[in-house]
Amino acid sequence: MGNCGELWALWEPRGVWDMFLGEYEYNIDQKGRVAIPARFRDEFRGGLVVARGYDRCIVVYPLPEWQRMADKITSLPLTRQTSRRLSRATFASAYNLELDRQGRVIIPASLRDYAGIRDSAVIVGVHNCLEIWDKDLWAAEKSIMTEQAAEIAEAAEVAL
Amino acid sequence: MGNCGELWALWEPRGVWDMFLGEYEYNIDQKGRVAIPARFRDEFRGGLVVARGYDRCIVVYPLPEWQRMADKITSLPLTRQTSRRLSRATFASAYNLELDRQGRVIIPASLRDYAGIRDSAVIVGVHNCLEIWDKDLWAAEKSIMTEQAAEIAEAAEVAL
DNA sequence: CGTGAAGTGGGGAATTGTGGTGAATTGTGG
DNA sequence: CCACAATTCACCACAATTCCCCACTTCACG
Repeated sequence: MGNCGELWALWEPRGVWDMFLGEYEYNIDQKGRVAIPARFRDEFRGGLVVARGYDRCIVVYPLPEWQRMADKITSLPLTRQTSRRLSRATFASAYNLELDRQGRVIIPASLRDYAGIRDSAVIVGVHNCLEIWDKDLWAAEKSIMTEQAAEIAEAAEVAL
Repeated sequence: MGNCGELWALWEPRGVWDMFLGEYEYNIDQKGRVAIPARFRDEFRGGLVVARGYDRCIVVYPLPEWQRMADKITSLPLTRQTSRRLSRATFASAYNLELDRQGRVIIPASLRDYAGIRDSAVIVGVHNCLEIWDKDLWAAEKSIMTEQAAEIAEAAEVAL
């Protein structure tokens, strides 16, 4: 999605307790429903937003987190075409959803298609949001990460 | 100490509570539980984070330590794919856990698989975190260290 | 030995994952 | 504008898993 400004800068650091962590596998039923990991459901009680991720996955934000991003994007100058395109790409692909009583959401078909998700998905915690991946695509992404994690970390000058 | 021998912790000076030192062997039961060495449990009361290590092991951090690393990573721009990958590799492999009343944690299956851990593990103190190794892999790693300690130190360009 | 702490295993209760059924809602054609 | 089919929604039910607590055994130390 090209270079879309300093969106990251507005994300306030999350505490360890409400950080999204881990990797969880779920089935998707014929209705397109997928369960959100039980330990995260409270964060999404008041609503959530799903949207296209920059990579081939679906991102899931709690409402407050999404609001912050939205505010940042709407504050960009609409005179620039890149701003307008970013705005479209962000909002047009996004859906405001709610958990059902079992803690599931219905993922819109367009997003499922984009992410290549059929009947089995992996939900991944990435600090301040969740990502939903097709099982195979996630395996591929993960193997890339495994190979390159050390180099990437070194390049980013971050030490674990 | 029975079959949970304390192998290397001979020189550990009392009163150095903020440093993890030593090498301890534990069994892992069918539920994937492993005991944290009793002397370190206080550091982990109130939570801990386990994650994939860069080598074939699991790393265990107290919350404050983990928070510091998370902050470094979230300060990177998510507009870059390498940053997103590092973020994923870090957070997706991590789990926020708590000790049960016996001082054990349940290691998620994905991490056990990654580290090749089945029914017996070695817990190693590495200054500001613990590492959990499969017994055999740890033996191999240790023999490498034993043989090449001098070269390794030199390659790391550290003067002791 | 007696006592306490640590390592290990197990069992019952609560939670979670998952599929389904009937009511409400939407869209479409007459 | 109405009727009817198709879809969506909200809730129910059950199997499987996970969680939490208790119990036993071994070892260290008086």
